[in-house]
Amino acid sequence: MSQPLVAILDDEPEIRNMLSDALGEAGFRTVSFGRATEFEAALRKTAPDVCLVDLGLPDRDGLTLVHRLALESGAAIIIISGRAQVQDRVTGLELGADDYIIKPFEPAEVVARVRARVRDARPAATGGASTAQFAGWTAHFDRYVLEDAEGRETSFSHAEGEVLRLFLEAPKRLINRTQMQEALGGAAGESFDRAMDVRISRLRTKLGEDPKNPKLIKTIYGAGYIFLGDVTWR
Amino acid sequence: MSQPLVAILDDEPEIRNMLSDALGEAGFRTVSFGRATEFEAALRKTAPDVCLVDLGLPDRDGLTLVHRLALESGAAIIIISGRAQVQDRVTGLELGADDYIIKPFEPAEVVARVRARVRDARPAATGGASTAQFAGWTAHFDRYVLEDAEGRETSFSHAEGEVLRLFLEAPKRLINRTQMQEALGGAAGESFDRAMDVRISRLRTKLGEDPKNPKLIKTIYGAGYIFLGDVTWR
DNA sequence: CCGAATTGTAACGAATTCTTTCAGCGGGTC
DNA sequence: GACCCGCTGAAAGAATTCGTTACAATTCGG
Repeated sequence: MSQPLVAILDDEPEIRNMLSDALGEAGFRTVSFGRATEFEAALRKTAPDVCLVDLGLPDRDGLTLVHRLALESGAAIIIISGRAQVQDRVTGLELGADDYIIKPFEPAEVVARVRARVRDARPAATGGASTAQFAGWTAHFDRYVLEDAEGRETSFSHAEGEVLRLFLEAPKRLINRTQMQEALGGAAGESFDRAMDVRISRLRTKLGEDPKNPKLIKTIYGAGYIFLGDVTWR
Repeated sequence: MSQPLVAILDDEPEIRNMLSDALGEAGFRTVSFGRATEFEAALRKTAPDVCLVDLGLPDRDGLTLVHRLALESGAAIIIISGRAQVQDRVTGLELGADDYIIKPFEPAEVVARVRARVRDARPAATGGASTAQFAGWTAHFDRYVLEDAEGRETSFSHAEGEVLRLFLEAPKRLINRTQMQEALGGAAGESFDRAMDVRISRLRTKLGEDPKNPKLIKTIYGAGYIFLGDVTWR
């Protein structure tokens, strides 16, 4: 994955530019939005690593937005706000924000805090392990073998392994399509990439999922996929 | 994994106690140290999830310590410091700290920030409550599953989930139409938005409501909707 | 009780996603 | 080299999801 992507949501253009410039110089890609609705629409297609959200937007309650983001996107969320009360900060953080920066702010600090978020988002808890257990299955990525609860082994292919690993590295988090395309070595996915769906479909079959009611790999219409099940890396 | 462990390093006993108390009430286990040397010795035995480190300790350069911690321990690191300059914060964060709190601080904010660190260290445990019980139903928002009194599961879609969550978050309170439109990510469409009604209708069906006499989702003509039923979030 | 405003819902259709089928590719075998 | 075979993506059609439309049902003021 190339440079981390930071999404900026603020209604004041100057602030958007200031942040965008500072982050750009620091080596981040950025996208900016002035309204929550645009922002959310874009979020369906893009998958930022960090979201900088200004509270007090004109067209929506910012905290509600933060809450939804926290639950539905895997991105780190940093609130930027003019409200300096402790209570504001606490509720913001409780609702799922990862950090809270008070206006007026120094761009340098914002950059540093964004870096801190990106840094610890990277090492997914899989410290070099090559075997994962979940829902009665054991996946051996070193041998390309999937073992069921009774110890019977099936082998899986490289493509299937990529998808499975992606899911197992981010369990219980929403993964949207672009995110997945990128991770799958996908050529900057044009929207007509059914390939990914097919991979997922085949993986589901291999995991014995009931198509009508999948328990492990769920589809969130218009948003992406989410892998349920507790994963333990060995 | 029981309660997360927070290690506190500060040379002032009152601060150690204040933090320890506040975090203890919030359900964390804590260990406190007054000197960096003790702290490091103890670190070999215990593996805290979060370290609260006061800069400006008598016996060692705090930033060096932070740097080593960041490299060697998997714990999240939060700096607490009286030095309020932007530059201090930036270097602290660059050196590997995950957050930087300025003295004097409110215990409540520290707790909230510790929670935020613990939360994203463990993607498995969704920070906020994600399961709600009401009228014999159990809604699992993390799995998009609705469970009836006999334990039978149906999955609900994203759109249905949004409506349901909205109701469950504000039970026994009137929710007017505009409020709902906004919360549902709806492009604040003008009055020709039957979409919302349809969503609610479909949700009612899924909840097995009697159209003539809904028990859970009531319509207040000309005002909005109200969700009856006692909700318990888990 | 009548009419207008408001709300419910069935039916349609657009967008999105799932799955089957088919063909190309590469590796291995004879 | 000819053949077989599993892997993978493309294409196509089926199936979902969900908003819109149209109309039925309900409520309220008079």
